Amino acid sequence: MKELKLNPLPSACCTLDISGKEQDKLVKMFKALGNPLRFEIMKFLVTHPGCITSDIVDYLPIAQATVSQHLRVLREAGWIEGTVDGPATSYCLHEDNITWFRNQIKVIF
Amino acid sequence: MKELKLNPLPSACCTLDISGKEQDKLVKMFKALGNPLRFEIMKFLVTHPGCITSDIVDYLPIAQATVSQHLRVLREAGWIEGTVDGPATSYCLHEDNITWFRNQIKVIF
DNA sequence: CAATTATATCGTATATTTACGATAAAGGAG
DNA sequence: CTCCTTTATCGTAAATATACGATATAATTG
Repeated sequence: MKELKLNPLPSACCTLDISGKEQDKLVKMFKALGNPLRFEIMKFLVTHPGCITSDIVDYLPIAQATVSQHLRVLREAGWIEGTVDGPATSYCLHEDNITWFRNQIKVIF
Repeated sequence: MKELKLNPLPSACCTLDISGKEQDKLVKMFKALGNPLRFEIMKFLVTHPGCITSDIVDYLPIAQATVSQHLRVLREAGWIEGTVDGPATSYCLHEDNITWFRNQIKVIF
C-alpha cells in the first residue's frame, strides 16, 4: 500500500486541539475573565481566600448589586465557589476548575 | 532586628501575579477569545495558516462583514496578524503574542 | 419579636457587542 | 478603462452586558 504524502502543515505555535463541551467551557471561562473588574475580583481572592461579598464590595468602586452579579458570572464559569456562612457568603477560588483550566491551556497552547 | 512573622496565606492554586498594562493586555486577549466564533476562527487558522478572509467566510455561517469585524477584534487583541496580499488579506496566528500569552499563563496560573 | 447585617435578585437604564446589508476602496483580469 | 474579486468600513438593528437602586430573603443580635 502506497503511503499518501500529505502536505505537512508548518508547525503552528499552538494546537487549539479542543472541541465540544470542553471548548464551550473553556470559552466561557475566557469570557468571564475577559472583564477588568472580574479579573480584579479573582486577584483579590488569591490574597483574601474565604472573604465575603462585602469585603469585595469595600475593595471595588462599584455597587453591591454589581459585585454580586460579577460573582455570579465567575461562579457560573467555574472560577470561584461560594459557601453560605451564616448570613454571609464566603468565596474561594475553585481549585479543581482552575487546575482543569491550567491543564487545558498546557495542551492547546 | 526582630523579624515580623506575617500570617502566611494558605498557598493558593494560582498567583494571578500581574498588573498594569500587562494585565490589561491579558484581559483583552481573554475577552477576544471568550467568543465561540472567534475561538473557531483561531482554530481554523491553526490548520489553515495564511488563509484569506473569504476562506473563513466560507467556513463560518456568518456574513462577510461580521467575519471581518471578528478578525479585527482578534487582531487588536494580538492573537492574529493580517498581511495585505493583492486584493486579499492573509491571516496568521501572531506567534510572538501567543508566546507571550503562554508565558504569562505559566507565571500566573 | 424587632432591628441589624449580608447578600441575592428584580426591574431598569445605558453601553457594548454582535450581526447584517450596503457601500467604498484597492488590486488584478480582460 | 471596465469588470470582477476581495475586504474593510459605515450605518443600523437586535441582543447582551454592565451598572444601579430598590427590595426580598435569611441569619444573627438585642
